[in-house]
Amino acid sequence: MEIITAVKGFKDILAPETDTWRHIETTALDVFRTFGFSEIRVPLVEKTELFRRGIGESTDIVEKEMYTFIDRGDESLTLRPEATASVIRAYLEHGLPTAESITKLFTIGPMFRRERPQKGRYRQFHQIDVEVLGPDAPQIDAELILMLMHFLGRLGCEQLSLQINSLGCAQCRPVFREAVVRYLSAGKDGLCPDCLRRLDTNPLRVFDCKVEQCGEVIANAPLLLGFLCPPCADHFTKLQACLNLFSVPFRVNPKMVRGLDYYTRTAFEVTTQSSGAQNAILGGGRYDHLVRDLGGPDVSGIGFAIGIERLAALMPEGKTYGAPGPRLFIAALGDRAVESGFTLCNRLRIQGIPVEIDYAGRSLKSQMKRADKMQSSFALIVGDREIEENSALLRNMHTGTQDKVALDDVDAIITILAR
RNA sequence: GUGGGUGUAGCUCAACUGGUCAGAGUGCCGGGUUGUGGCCCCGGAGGCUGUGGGUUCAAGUCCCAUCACUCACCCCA
Repeated sequence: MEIITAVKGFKDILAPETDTWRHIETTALDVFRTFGFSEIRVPLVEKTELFRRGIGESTDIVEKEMYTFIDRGDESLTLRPEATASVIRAYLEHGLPTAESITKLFTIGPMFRRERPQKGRYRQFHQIDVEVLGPDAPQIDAELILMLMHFLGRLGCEQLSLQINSLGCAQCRPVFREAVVRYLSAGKDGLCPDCLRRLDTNPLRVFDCKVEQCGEVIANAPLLLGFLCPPCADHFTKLQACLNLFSVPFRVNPKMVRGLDYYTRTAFEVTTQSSGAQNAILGGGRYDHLVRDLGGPDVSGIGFAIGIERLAALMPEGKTYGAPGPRLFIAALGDRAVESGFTLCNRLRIQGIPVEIDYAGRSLKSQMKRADKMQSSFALIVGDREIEENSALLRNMHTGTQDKVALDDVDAIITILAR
């Protein structure tokens, strides 16, 4: 009979990778708490309408990447392709806008997009999502970025590049957009087919086209920074000043445009050289109208999402985050020894000591091999001889020395193990 | 959705132009004098060479199809 395999683009994560993930998550929890964030857990499934309104009807995500299904024959539900919309939905549903003036939330979990899988890109992938709802002071943007760079530093990730840009607001962006369309339409002949399409759908995206020819056309295109209205320009300047205050290295990339429609003003991205084509490990930005568009009050928000798969791939080589081997391995010879080994083993575990034992009745030699392979600190050898006198041999696996101990004197054993 | 690459033991990979080619390393299990790990030595289990067709006297090796995995485009974390 054939085994059933996992669905395309859906991955199992086993140790030692799970250990790395756990380390990433606990570090995030620690850092984010320090910066005043609390965790929120939101459902994996939402009404489809939430994402249509939140992410934007014309985005690729909504157009062709969502896992959408009809529940009970009438309601359209969707596996979340991102977390921001869900977090804001919860924020509104629980009355948080009026309960507090600023809300700082993070959530960690799987997202689902039905794209063709490739390196660093899966149909179920995982994100650490962080959102600040309420005020729109540039200091908020700055400390959010400061926090995430600090987080990445804590993990020991190197060779990362932070890029920031301002996408303007409802006042200044349309003017810029028009200028870009005008400029690109004039230089149409030099654009690739994809960009010609973008010209209609999302002209700003022409900026990050990888085709060389398009790059030449874009080289002299008008830049958004030149079109920023005074409030937006001021916001962006202050953000940079704050980042400089903490010596956060960043590069202003006026050609960086984020994929999602809802971003306004600050947008940022952290990329890496390694990791293949999917080099963005994190992206985020401010959104001035998303909360309102989802039926809430007119408050601003800013957030970012880190791709855990992509981040995990950048973790320092050679470091392991798994549990060390057991403190003790019990090598039991014979039925009676196995019986008392079972008792002792689980007594010690309940005392909080990691202990392993082999019930298979193998030779002492193979049990010792196993103890060694598991990197156990000690081995306890119990055979008929020892059982007769209620004793056991406690062997230090590093030094090779061993002492006779009383088999039922759990305290004495613990004392030696603790050394 | 489009294009490229790859499919041989649990894992990493061999097998020249089709002809003992079904292998190695590693891992797993066991053994190397009585009940003692790491190094070393020996042995064992484990694969209808992804699947289905075709060409041929003969196919892991060539052709077609299919599935899976993978990389890239689109897009994005």
